[in-house]
Amino acid sequence: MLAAIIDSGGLGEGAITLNKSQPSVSRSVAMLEKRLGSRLFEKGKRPLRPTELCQVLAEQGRVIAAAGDAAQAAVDLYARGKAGTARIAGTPIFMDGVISGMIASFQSTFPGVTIHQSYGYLSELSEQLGMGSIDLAICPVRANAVPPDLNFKPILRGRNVIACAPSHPLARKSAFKLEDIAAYPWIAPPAGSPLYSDLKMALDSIGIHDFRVSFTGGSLASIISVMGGSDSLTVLPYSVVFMQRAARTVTALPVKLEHPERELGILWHVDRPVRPAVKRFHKFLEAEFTGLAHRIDERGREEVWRR
Amino acid sequence: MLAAIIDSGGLGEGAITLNKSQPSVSRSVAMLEKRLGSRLFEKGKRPLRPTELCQVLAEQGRVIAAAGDAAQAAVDLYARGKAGTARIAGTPIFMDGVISGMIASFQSTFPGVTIHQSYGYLSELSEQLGMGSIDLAICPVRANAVPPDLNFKPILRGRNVIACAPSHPLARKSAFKLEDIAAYPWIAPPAGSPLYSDLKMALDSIGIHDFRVSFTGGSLASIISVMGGSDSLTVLPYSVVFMQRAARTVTALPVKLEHPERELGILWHVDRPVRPAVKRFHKFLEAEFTGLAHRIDERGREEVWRR
DNA sequence: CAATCAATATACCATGATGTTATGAAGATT
DNA sequence: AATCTTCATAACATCATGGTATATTGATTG
Repeated sequence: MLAAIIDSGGLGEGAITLNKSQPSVSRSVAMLEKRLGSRLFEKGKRPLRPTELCQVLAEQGRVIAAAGDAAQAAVDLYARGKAGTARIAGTPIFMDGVISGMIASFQSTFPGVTIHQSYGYLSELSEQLGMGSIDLAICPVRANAVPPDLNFKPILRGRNVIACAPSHPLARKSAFKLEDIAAYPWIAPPAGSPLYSDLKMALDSIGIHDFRVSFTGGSLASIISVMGGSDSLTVLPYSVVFMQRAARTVTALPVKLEHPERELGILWHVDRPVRPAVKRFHKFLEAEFTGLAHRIDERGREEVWRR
Repeated sequence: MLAAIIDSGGLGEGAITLNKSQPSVSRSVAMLEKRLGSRLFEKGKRPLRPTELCQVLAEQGRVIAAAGDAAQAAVDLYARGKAGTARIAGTPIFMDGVISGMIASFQSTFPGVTIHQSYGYLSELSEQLGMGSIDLAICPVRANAVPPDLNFKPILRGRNVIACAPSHPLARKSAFKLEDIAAYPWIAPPAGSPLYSDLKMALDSIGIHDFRVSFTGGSLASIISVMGGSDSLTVLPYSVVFMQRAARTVTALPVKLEHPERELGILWHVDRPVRPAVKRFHKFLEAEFTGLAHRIDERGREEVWRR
């Protein structure tokens, strides 16, 4: 109040800038003067001149007002999801191959939001969502296997492909027989991962029951690196291969695999309040994925799925 | 409150450090949560864990609390007279020769107090006290000439002496006749100053009616400087000469002059509130002057006043 | 210098934030 | 499961703060 009065040059003017009535401000000042035992404005001066003490207090008042404004601004940013934190976790290959790119693009539009990323499979993710240590999980889930305390929003059909380096002999042939595939070594995902069972199922579906695993346990970056330096094959979600297309590090063989019954989706806890930043990120992810699904469908028809 | 709760690790503990009851703090938090539309503490956690938003707001709260503490500290300092401003004015020779030294010693004990010094004679001082543009005036005043709206506190008898440089011929003689004095040129204070009439009266009292003025209009520093380089004489308050004793730039001739009817004193306005810093400075001045008066009396008996 | 104007102070009432004590509810712990 | 600690709620009191209406008082002007 003191700062407002001083800056606007009068008690009445000050009251206006404070959105208060003139008597209210007058009385507040009078009460403070009584409490301090010193005048805050010179006695008997009509354009109300501030005392020395008043100036000092006004200075602190300005600091307080600025902090109040900053707090208000922080609340606004937070409420509109433009500041805050979103903690997201998911299966490693997906996080590295798909989500991380989306996070980058999200952060270019919402630089105030901090993203905490971590990795895990369904059981850990479910537990962490329950404990509240993460906000969202991205994970392939069978529709009937969604834990009861979690919401599930599918975002992508779970289609896997056989992946290899663009330099792989099979990738350069326009046509090949399924038996040719059996000759090459395989990169297997970590044993616990859903992709590992996918791999077995997929190979079963094309009649390959016996295969040699040359490398296992690596993250996406390792897998791509190993593939690039060898003739190894692996099974990856098509979306992951698709996202790598610009880097030309991975390609998909035109082999139709049997698909798992799972869908990739976003999981979150049923009755845990959703922070605005999380909501914002969630919506962003969904939008990105519908866009991605379209582009995959368009391109997929041309390039893959032929046998 | 948020900062207190976070820092002391719990709502109850926070309430204690805030000197409030636990329910009061609890409800305040709840009201703020409702107003913000977001939680400030995690739901269902008993050692009450702060939300992200809460941390941000607590940060601003700490700023506000610090500013509040600073304001309180400023008020305390001000009320105890250890911070603030005192505006003092007085006759030039006195301000330069006596008061300025006291100001220096005052400021070494009260470095937070700002002293504004200015110069003037009784009429201006009286007016400025009336307008409130100065707080204290130091000036020789005749007891019956104190303006009615001013208080007057005498601090020193107005004794004048004939002053000269220590190297002056008369200062080196153990005895001399009054006629010898007439031979030397005089430094006269500014024509408007009380000292000027003192000069005439003093010389009249020892039978010198005709004297040559060699220099006039200067401040104390000029007068001392001119005296040092010449055989000029002047009339100065003995207190001024006394304060210069350490510098050995001025000495007093052992001539008994007739003294003006005025007393040096402190003037202040009757019904203007006295700021604590002014009060403090005022008391300090009075104490200094009683000390000075004693020392002058002791020494004066030995050195001067012999005829 | 009186009349007038603008600025501030006061009177009076309403409201709501904030304080208290007593007590209930719910995580945390053993 | 029992108990303890911690927090939330209930019920009430108080006072700062807000408003409108009006009085008071420096400032201004003819």
